[in-house]
Amino acid sequence: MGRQPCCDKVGVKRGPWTIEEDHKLMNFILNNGIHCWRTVPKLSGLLRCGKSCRLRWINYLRPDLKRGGFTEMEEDQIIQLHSLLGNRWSKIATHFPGRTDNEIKNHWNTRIKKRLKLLGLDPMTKKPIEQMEHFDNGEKNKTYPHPNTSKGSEENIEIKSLDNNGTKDMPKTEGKIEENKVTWDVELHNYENQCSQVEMGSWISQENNTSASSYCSSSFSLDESSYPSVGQSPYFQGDSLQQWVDNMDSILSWDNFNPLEDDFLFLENKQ
DNA sequence: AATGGCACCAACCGCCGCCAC
DNA sequence: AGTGGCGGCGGTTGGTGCCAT
Repeated sequence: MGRQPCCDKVGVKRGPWTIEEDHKLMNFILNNGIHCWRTVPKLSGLLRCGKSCRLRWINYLRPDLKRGGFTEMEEDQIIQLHSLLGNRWSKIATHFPGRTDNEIKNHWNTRIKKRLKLLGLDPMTKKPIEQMEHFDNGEKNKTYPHPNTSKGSEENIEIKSLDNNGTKDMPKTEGKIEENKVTWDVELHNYENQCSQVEMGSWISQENNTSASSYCSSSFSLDESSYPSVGQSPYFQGDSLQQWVDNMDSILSWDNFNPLEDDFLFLENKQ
């Protein structure tokens, strides 16, 4: 028996979201929270499927999203995490509070891939492209230095299990993932150890400096002064990134929604 | 000014895993 | 144990804006 579609596609609106739809969705979640995505469009009066609402919320409307381009430091982190986790974008995104998996995936596909190619590295394996030729000739179990190891010895992370089929990034099934889990966990642990040596407070403040100017960069702009900055936001008042991550659930307390709502009202009046 | 190519990104599609029944 | 529904994920596509010609 085939799967039922996630929604009745007849009468379901598709394509870009309008500000009015955004407003409806935000108001609904603001007042009701998120219980069941399937019921959200019906109850909020949207002609969208639940999945579409979920995606719009996660990728665009969530109040904790960090807008703006990726810094070079973030790109480097993405590259390292990708070498450990492969195309598991949601896992990678958990290391970047305020960034979505979709955003990271898009950035990888449009920018980082090119950047690595320009550096003569294979985007999937992070190995020098010439080395890949040897690799394809049967040296599949050989270990290679991490692509960034030229910067310093402390970044020497062996990438053994990632490329067990040479060119594909990651095994697809959970079973295969389990086979490699131990090695990945070890390597992820190594990476996280390295990350923990970075002063996260300064990292956050650097992020704030580099991205604040383009806090909202998508189809419409919000006045950044009315949007809680990293420094002002209660989400960031803790001492550590981890504390911030732990507080993510408090986002649904909506303490910071009023300014955003004001922006929507402003935009509506402007139209 | 027109247009073709390219880059970027929001959104969709289809599959998978989990969970309730 | 089997089945169906739902949420989540990753791959892909289509629209839009920018830039060079």
